[in-house]
Amino acid sequence: MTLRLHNTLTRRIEEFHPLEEGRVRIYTCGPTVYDTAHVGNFRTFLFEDILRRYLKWKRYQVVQVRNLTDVDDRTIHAAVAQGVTLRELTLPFIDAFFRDHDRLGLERAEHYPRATDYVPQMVEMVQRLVERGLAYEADGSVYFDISEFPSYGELAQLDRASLREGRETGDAAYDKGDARDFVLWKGGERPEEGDVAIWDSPWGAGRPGWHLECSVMAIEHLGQPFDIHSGGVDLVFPHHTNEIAQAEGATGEPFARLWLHAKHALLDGRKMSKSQNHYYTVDDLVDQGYQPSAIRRLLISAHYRGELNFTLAGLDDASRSVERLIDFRRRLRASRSDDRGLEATRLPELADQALRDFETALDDDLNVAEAWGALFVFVREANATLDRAGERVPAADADAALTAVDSIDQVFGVLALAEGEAGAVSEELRSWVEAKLAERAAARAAKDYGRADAIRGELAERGIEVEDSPAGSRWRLVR
RNA sequence: GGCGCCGUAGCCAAGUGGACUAAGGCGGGGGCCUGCAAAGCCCCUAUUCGUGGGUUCGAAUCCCACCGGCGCCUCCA
Repeated sequence: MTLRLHNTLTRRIEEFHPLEEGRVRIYTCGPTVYDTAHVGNFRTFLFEDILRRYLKWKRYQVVQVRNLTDVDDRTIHAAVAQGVTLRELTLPFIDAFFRDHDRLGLERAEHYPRATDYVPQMVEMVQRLVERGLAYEADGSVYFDISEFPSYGELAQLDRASLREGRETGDAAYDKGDARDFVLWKGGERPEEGDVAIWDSPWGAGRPGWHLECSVMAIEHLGQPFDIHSGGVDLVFPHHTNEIAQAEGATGEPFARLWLHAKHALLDGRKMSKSQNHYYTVDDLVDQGYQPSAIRRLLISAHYRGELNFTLAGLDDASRSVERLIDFRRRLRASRSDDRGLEATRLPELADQALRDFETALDDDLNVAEAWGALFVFVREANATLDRAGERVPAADADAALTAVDSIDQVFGVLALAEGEAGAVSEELRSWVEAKLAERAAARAAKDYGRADAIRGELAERGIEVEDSPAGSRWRLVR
């Protein structure tokens, strides 16, 4: 079966075939490290994590680049305001990014280049653009001349003539030939930027324009052209539009073949926004007692091209649904029996069906909602099977089901996260619990239910929840 | 003004011309199981897909209009 993805360039769903057999090269726009990323930022990163994991699930080798933007207006202004260097400013936020990244169970990309490590290469690209007549210098700055690049704006389906002329946003500070041209190199006097971001160039001291880093670092790590470039919808224009102009203008080669864009997450129906203080970070939510696995589940519950409304009520729902999965897996493990006399069950058949439906769903432009549906149908039917089998099924059947669950979780990554959150159970606690349960089993056998309930209460006080079943009592630690 | 998206049950969310008598999750009601629970299972919870027209043998799915919400339009994931 073939993966099909929606290409922003063509606005169509296309079959995906990598340029190089069996190997996929992806560039994913990363965070600007001027502050802590919020869960809306992670919605996009998580969508890309699903893409990455699913490609690996389909047996592709993946090379992914995720840049860290450490030089732009916001990092510079913050550094100046705090009287620190760019490195000093961004390091804590880079650390915070990786902490949240790992907490939400994102797989690590192969490369995390920082813009400030690639300034010489950026200068070279600007030089090539000037040489090719696609850029011009004015007053120490260099601009891209969009009139020399006929396909400019194709990605965003822009009508060039209707692009607004000279919006006021600081453009007055530049001496552009055309207000629609964009800056490649920012030179000249910029007192408000202090001296935190100044590099030498053939046009004098200055610093690179924002879009340059991605063109340069993508080519540096992935070559050109590469397979997939992705980011949030807001980047379609101008960021990705300009990346294409720079990279293709400088080299004459196509840049990226397939462009994927994730819609934004809303918070309580409104745009998440740092400036309006309308957002949550992972820390905010963890402090309120939410598990990262639930945050992950919520953020990957809806299709990436649709908006996702993030609410605390939604997070509560997500927590419950994760619990359902955890309970299911625990129940499967407990029901696994080596007794040869047991009758075969439908579990292997149900597991196969689940995997087929899961793949069909994700092949269709990463339809995660439908893929979750396939998983939960399996959970319901397998639970019914366990009911009928009296909690004891042949080991091979249980293994087939467990393997399917694990396989699906290779992509969703929610159970793997939740497992780590459950809290380690020490040997000491384990043996204490086992002893208590034995005592309780004896009490129940003697129909001394008062005693049995007292023991259950005692266990509950230490966070142990007991579930009785025909095959014995199960227990688990609930935080 | 330009480009684009969305409106499906109490909430979240798939489905985008015929196996829809509309997935799945959460919540709610009833039942089974249980010593009681928990978990699980079964049944019910949208005769209908923002509204009004139209196209079609057939529309939640296509077209038009209207209403409502959202995003981008030069440094926001």
